[in-house]
Amino acid sequence: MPENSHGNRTQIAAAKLRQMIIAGDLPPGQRISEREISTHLDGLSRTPLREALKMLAAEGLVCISPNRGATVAALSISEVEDILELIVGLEGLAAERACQRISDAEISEIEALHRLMHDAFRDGRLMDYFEINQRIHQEIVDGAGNRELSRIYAAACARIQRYRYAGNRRHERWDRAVAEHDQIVTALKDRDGALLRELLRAHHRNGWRVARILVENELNEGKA
Amino acid sequence: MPENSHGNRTQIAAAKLRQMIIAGDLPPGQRISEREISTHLDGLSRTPLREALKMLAAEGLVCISPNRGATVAALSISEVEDILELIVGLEGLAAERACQRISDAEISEIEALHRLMHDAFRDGRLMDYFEINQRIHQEIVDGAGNRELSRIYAAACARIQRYRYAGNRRHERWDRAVAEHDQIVTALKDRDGALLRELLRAHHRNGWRVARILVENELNEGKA
DNA sequence: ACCAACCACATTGCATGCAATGCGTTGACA
DNA sequence: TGTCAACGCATTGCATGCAATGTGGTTGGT
Repeated sequence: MPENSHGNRTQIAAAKLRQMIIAGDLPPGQRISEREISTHLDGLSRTPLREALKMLAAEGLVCISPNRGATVAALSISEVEDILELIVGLEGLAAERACQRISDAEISEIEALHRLMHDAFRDGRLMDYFEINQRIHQEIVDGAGNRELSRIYAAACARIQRYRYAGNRRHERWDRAVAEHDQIVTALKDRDGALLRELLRAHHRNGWRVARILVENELNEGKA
Repeated sequence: MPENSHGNRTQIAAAKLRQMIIAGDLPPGQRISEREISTHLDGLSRTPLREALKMLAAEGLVCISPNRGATVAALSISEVEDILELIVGLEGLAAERACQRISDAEISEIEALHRLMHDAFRDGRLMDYFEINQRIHQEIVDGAGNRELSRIYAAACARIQRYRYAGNRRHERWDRAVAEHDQIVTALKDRDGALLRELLRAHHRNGWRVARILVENELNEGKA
């Protein structure tokens, strides 16, 4: 039983499309023609595909215009910044709860991820680094023990992931980000919620300062 | 052009179902049979209805089990509390931003709502009171000027609205809540973000302390 | 030469029909 | 009498066909 047979065709289609959008295979603004996409997804019919699109629209990943079809959600700089502000806020809330409630075992798991991230950094495996980095943040949020918070945080991250990582072929700021993560893990181990909160806020602010320029360039190229 | 022809039948069905769930016309755990519900919704076919259900599932308002159909999402006490904690957190984030960014005109609008709420209180119009109350909170959040925050806040409120207001036939705590709202509006006028945040937190905590008992009774009755 | 109305094509929106899955019931056997 | 298996019904899952809407191109007029 392949892992993908998890659930019905609607769920599979939604998962595949979600992944393609998050990874950037389908760029923002890209039209999603029902018939065209259906041929790329095992030739499944339009009905489950439409259901999947409606779900992704509710998640904010695609935009559906009545009688005009679906497109991959294209966010403006300020919309990305709004979502990023939300993410920082959610992480801040989670950080303080996490420092009170997280177990030593969970902290160990995060430390293990942290070491994996260091390895990926040392070996120059950029995509692995990004993925582990994201997982660390998610696990810190999960540490707050609030499933709804975790869900919303994950959904918000998915919406802007492409904007934060897409153009980052070069590892500008990479060493700096790793150093910040060292501090973050230390603050978590010390269970210093207020400090953790501020470190996370600064970490995201610094990261966006770099990514923003790439996104701006990309948007300008799109116009030109 | 009737106001309901806003959008296509999927959107209309979603809006109606959403309203029915939030208002409690469809109680938590209620099975939503596609064919049965379709007859209650102008006899529209199952296809747009299914699309609407998928959207509501993505919003967390309904729960879909593969091959077993949809039910109105039934939340446990702790799930309601998780969402409430999230709401309090989001309001707190919004409160500090709102105190920096909100315009005097928006404050005036909130004050006007506040007076309407007082009127509803004086005249004993409970449902009007609830609705205006909710709108005040939403407008405070909107005052932060972050659309994504506003959207997520609204969605979270929708998920637990029924649990907070459903059983409140009697107006326990009503006068107390109005007094708290007076303080809240004052803090907003003074643009005291930290105070506003704490007032909102206390307001929700006090409100839930009462509503929780009603929800617990309801859940126990359901078992018995 | 430019603009506007019209027509044909492509795409989405929706209804219906059939296949597949789950559930309740009945009947037989231990 | 209790339990398990097989059958039938009801419901969901999906594909397809038709109607409605939007789009682009062409033609006719000014």
